[in-house]
Amino acid sequence: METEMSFLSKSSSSSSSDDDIELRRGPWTIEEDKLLVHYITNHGEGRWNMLAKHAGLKRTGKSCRLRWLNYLKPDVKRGNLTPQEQLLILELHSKLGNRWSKIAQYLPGRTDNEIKNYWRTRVQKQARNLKIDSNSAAFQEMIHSLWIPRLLQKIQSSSVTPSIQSSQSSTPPGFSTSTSSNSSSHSCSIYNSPKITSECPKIPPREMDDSDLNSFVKAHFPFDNSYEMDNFGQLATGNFNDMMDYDQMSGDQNKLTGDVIADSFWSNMDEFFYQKTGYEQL
DNA sequence: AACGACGTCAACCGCCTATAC
DNA sequence: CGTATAGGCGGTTGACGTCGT
Repeated sequence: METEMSFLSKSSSSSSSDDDIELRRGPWTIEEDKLLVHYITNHGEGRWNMLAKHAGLKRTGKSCRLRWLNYLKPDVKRGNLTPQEQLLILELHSKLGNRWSKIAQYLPGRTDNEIKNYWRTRVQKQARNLKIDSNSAAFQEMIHSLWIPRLLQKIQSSSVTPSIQSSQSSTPPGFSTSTSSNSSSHSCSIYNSPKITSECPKIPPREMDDSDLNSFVKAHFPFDNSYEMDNFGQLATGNFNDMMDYDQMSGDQNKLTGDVIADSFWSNMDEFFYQKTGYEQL
C-alpha cells in the first residue's frame, strides 16, 4: 500500500500558501484514517482544508472530505446492494439520470460514489453486453419491463429468507408477502408487464420535486438504518471499529444475507435476458 | 503455476456553484 | 459587482482481486 503512495507539491495549489509541504495521494493508511476520525469526532466536519491541516494530515481538504463521506463516516453501509436498493436505484435513475448524489439521498448509508460504481459496473455492463446504449429508450424499456419486475419477484421470493424478513414490523409496503399461489407470475403494469399487483410501487410522474420523490421513497422503500440493521445484521458495518478489521468482514457474514440474493440475481441476469429477449450473450 | 482478461471500487480530477469578502 | 476560496458533483483512472485458460 505504502509503496503506491505518491506526493503532490502543495505549491501548485492556490488554496494555501504558507508552507510547501508535500501532499499525500493514493490509498489512505490506517494511521491517516485514525487521525481523520479522531479529529472529526472532536471537532466535527467541514472546513476541510483547515481540518486537514489541523488534523496533521498531509492531504487536500477534498481528499479528507471524500475519505470521510465515502468510507469513514459511521453510517456508511458496506456490502452488496440489496434487491430493494437496486430497485430503488433503477427507479430513481430513470427519473433523475446520472444525478448520483441526489439518488444517494434516498438510500441511507449509501454514497453517490457507490451508486455510481454500481451503475457503471453492473447496469452499464448489461447494456454493453446487449449492445444497447444505456441512455437509450430501449434500455429504459428493458429495465422497466424486465429488470424491475424481476427484482420485485426476487424481493418477494426472498421475503421468506432472513435477509428480507422483518424482525419486528411488516414487510415494507409495496412488497407483497402474500403466499398466494401465483406469485411466480408476479409482475406489474406500471413496468409495462402484463400482470398487475396493486402492491407494486408506483413510479412517480416524470416531473417531480423533492417532496414528491420523498413521498414515493418513503411509501415504497421504507428501509432506514434500523431496518437494515435488523435485517442484515453485520451487513451494515460502517463504524470505525469494524472498519479496522476489514480483513475479517470480507465475505463471510455478507454472503449469508443480502449478498446472496444480490449475487445470484446478477449471476442469473444474463441467462434471464437471453431467455426473455433472445439477445446473444457475449 | 503463470499469465492475461476482466470486474470492482477507492481515489483523483476538473468543472461548477455557493459563499465570503 | 468582481474575485477568491471552499465545497460538491459527475466522470475517469488505476490498483488490486478474481477468474479462466
